[in-house]
Amino acid sequence: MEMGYSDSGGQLEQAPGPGSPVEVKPEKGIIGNCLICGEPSTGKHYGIVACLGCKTFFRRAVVQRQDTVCKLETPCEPKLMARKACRACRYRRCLECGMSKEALQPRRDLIGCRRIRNRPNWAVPPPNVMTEEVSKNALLSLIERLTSCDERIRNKKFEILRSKQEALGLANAIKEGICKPNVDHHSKLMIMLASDISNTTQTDLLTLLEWIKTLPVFKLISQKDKELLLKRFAWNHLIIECGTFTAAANVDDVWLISNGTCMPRNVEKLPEESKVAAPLRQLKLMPQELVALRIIMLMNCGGTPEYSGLEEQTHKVTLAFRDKVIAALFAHYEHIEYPNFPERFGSVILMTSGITSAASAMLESYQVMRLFKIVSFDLISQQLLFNG
Amino acid sequence: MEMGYSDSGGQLEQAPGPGSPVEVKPEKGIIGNCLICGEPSTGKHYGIVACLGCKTFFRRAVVQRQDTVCKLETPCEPKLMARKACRACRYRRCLECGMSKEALQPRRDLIGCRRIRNRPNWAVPPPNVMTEEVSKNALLSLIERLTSCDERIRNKKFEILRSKQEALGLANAIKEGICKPNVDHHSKLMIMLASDISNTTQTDLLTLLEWIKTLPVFKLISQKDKELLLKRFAWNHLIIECGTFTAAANVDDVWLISNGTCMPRNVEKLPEESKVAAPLRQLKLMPQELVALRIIMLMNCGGTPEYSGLEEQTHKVTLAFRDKVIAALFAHYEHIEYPNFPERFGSVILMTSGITSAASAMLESYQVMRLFKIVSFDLISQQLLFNG
DNA sequence: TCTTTCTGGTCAAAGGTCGG
DNA sequence: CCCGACCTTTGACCAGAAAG
Repeated sequence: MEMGYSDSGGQLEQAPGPGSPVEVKPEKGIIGNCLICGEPSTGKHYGIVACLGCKTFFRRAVVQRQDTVCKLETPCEPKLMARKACRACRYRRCLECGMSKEALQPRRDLIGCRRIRNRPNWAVPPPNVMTEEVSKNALLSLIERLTSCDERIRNKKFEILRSKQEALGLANAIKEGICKPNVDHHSKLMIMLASDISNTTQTDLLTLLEWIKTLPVFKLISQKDKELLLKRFAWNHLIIECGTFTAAANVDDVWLISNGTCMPRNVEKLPEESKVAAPLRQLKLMPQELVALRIIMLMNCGGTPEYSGLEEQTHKVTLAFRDKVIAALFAHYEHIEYPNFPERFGSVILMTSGITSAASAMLESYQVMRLFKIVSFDLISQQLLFNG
Repeated sequence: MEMGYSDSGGQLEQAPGPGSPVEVKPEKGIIGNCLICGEPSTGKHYGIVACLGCKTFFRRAVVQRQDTVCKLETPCEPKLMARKACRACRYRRCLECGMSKEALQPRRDLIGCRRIRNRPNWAVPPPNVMTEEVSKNALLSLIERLTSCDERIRNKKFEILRSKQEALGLANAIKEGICKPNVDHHSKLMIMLASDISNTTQTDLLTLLEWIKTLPVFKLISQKDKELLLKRFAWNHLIIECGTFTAAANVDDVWLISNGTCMPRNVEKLPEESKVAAPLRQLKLMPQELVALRIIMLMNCGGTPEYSGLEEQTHKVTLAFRDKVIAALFAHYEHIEYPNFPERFGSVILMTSGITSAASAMLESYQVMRLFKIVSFDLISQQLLFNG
């Protein structure tokens, strides 16, 4: 905010006009931008980098619990304008960004509430609650860790791809119709896409390899089973990546691959896989859901070891991890007080079937392109995708 | 905000009326005179010392800018009587005195602060424990009702089929190897199965029709959409029915159809659809989960009406019912204190993808049998399964 | 002990409300 | 309608407590 008149009461206070020199901020102490609303922030509050406004807002919201539900039918979108959203949604965003209620202390001026060294006695937890609290926290930090890994790697991927093209710029161009598929330059588009497809596919797969290395369970799995799981997941990975990218670009009726080019398989009919983008866009998967969905699909290896073709050990370990991630996602839902999260979770999981069928459609169309030498794939793609 | 009246409404400590004994008050809080109109002021507003009236006037003038020009030939003289001047001139005086438009903040949310007219009972009738309890019970009875309907109809189906064969008896026979498929009587088996397949398929589909009639939402859906949903679900229905039956029979390595005969598509390789039985057996779906799974798959119609091909109304209604059933299943889990039910629910939902792919495999193999006239299907099967 | 970092509290000054 | 007294909400600043 650009006020701050309060202190200046004594001084001459030269009414800060439009072009006032006062706003020359030497950014004293600014350590970054508020995760919640984007304003400059001078420090961390309740666990995350946040501005003073969001800090105070959060404290008040927790202390005097009120307005817990948004009164709009379509909840406000606090992501870009947290400070203008309604209180319920702003509070929800605080939680989503990771502010922790546990960091709130009881009233300061009550005697006996001081922390003794290293031991917050203001949260003297009964032993049973303690363990439950601990496991909740462990789950929360698990999902946070997984999410940040996933985002870090994905950002890196876009960094790599940007060296070739400005992804969003091209996406916008498409939106404005420059690249809109039509009969006239259909074949031209395909030629243009040939290199794009093999390029982004390779980048996506390398990203996949890098990502699974960050999953601790994968260290417990034999090389053979690793390959099996990877091959099983690779197409789904491509669909999820392209799907979220397409959904984020918010364009209709085209299917974007990660560098922003569009891929119409034919003119009159959109490819099957573009259908998955609509649910993705509508659900607006939060990062935690996205990573959970990916892990669930990667680790979903049927009912029994015999049928999944995996070793007993692998089977047990992956299923256990999958269950843990599901539990972690639920802990996250509860933490951010997401309303009706069972239904939400159901919708998220149900995306798997759409993704699977989109993946087979993609396999089919890529297979054709490969056989007819329209696109040539590198070694890693051959191995992971075409059973090469 | 709907609270905060307590202090003002409780004791009317302020509002000193004209005849109040404290009329000569030193006016606590008065810090000077309004620069604009000369009235006493309690603080600074928009950069200058101003009274409440000028403050609110200025905000409104900026927000809804109107009356920007004075209608008098000789402009009013707002210096001495700002409050009596026309709006244009009063606004001009505000600016001349140094009020700054930049001090205006973006609109706050209207929703969170709106009060209904006439000062509602600020003990807002809350969603208290009672209603929550009621809705829990409503959900529990919903899932119970659905479950018993489902079971009743399925029992009836077996009753019908028993008139032909003793289903479980034959299943046992298979377990003991009498009917185990091998090369020698492969063709004999197929011939035997031809009538079985068409027969049980028909029975299963009639059962399906009877079942969906028990779902109240289906009354709200147009005939066209009903057919669409049914056709979409029919194969999945067959898989679920056969799958649970096979799983219950607890035999390995065969795929049973509902009358207890086994259906090996070829000898050396088991049909794709038999893979779904293993997860079903391992999960041991409880009846509530089974019916919830069926409804979820029946009502799962993608993200948007455009993509699902359904009418807007249908789309909304089915999704709402699906969500309600999910909530009901969760209520059931909580009711029976099932441990780790989120993971359990995840596993149940994840069966959808196995069922879907088994369904396409089944479609393929039945299609072959139909084309080569190995099996002839009745009218209803033709319509629901083969787009006839 | 001194500094850093984060806590809760404060209050001037925003915005909204609803009889007049 | 507009006006403005009155109310709630906001956030920059402050002092104090833990941690280093």
